[in-house]
Amino acid sequence: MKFSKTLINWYSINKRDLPWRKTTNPYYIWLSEIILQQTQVKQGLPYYDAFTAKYPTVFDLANANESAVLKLWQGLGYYSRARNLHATAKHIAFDLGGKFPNTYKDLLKLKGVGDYTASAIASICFNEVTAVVDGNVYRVLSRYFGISTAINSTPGAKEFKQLAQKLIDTKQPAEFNQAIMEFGATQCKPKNPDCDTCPFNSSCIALSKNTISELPVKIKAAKAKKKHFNFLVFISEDEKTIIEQRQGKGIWQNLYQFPLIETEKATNFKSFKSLIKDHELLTNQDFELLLYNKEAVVHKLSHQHLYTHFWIIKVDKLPINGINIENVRDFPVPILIGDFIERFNF
DNA sequence: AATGCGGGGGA
DNA sequence: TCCCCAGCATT
Repeated sequence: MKFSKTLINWYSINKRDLPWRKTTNPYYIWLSEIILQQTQVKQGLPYYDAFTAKYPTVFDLANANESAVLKLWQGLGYYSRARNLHATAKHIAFDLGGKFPNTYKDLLKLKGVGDYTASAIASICFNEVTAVVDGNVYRVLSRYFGISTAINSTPGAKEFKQLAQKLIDTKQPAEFNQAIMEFGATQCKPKNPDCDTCPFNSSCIALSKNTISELPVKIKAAKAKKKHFNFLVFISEDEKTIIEQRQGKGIWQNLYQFPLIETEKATNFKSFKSLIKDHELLTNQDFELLLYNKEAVVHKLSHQHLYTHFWIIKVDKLPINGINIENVRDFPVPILIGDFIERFNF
C-alpha cells in the first residue's frame, strides 16, 4: 500500500483527542503551533487552554500588554516565541484587519513563523499541499528510508523537505501532515519505538538493517557553559523590593528578575559582602546580608548551566522606587526566579 | 554554517 | 548524564 495511505489509516485509528484538532480557525492553529515548537504536547496543552481562554480572538491578544503575554507564557521557555506571538497578533489585527494570511508564502513572512509553522497552518487551515518537517518527520523518514544525512545540516533540511513533499497526499495534506507527526510522537518514538505493532515493519529500512537506534543522525551540540549568578533580593523596612526588566539580547529577554551580579566563580559570603559594599543600590547605607541558599541552585538551559545564589539584603530604605513585595508575583519571571519566590514566601 | 534560546521528561 | 521535544532568528 502507498506510504500515505498506510499512514493516514494508522492516524484515523490512533490519533489523540486534542483541542486544536477540533478547529481549522487559523488563529487557534497558529497559537497551537507556536506553543508546540520544541515543546511536547503534554507540556504545551495547559498553555494552549490558558491562552485561548484569556485571548479568544487575535484582537484580544493584540490588545494585551507584552508583560501580560509573557506572564501567561511564564515557565514555557523560549520567550522569543511569546514576544513574536504578540507582535504578530498586533500586525494581523491592526495592519491586516484581523484577516490571517492564507498561503504558505505569506505565512512565512510573519515573525516567529518559519518553514514548519507556515506549512502546518497552510495545510491544516487552507488545504495547501505543503509538507511539514519537524523532529517527528525527520525521525520517521530517516528510519523508514534508512537516510543518514544529518537532520540539522543544510543538505539534510533540503533532502527531508523534498522527500516529505513527494510523499504527501495531495488530496489530504492536512491529514497527512498531522498523521506523520502523530506517528513519530507516539509510535516511532526516539527511544524504544513500538516496531512490533508498526504498520511499516515489513518495509522499514532501519528495522531491517537494525539501525533504528542510530537514526536519525544529528550533529552534536556544544556543551553548556557554566555561569555564576548572584541575585540581590532587597527587603526594606517598608516591605519593598527591587526587580528589573532584562534588556538586551541574551536569555529571558524582557522578563523580570532581582538585580543580578554575575561572577567568574562561585563566591563566599565574605568576598561577596565586600563586592557589593559599594553597589549603587546600597548608597553607602548599612545593610544586613543573608545567604538564602548555601548550596548553589543549578538551573540548566540548553547552552548554559547557571549556578545560582540568592542573597537577602535588608536595608532601611530603598534608593529607588521599589515594588511592594506582595506584588512580586505579578511580573513575568524566569522559572528559576519564580521557584525562589514561591519557596521564599516573602 | 553555526550559535543562542527554556524548561520538562524519559531512559 | 544525555537526549529529545509539532523550530526560529541572528550572525
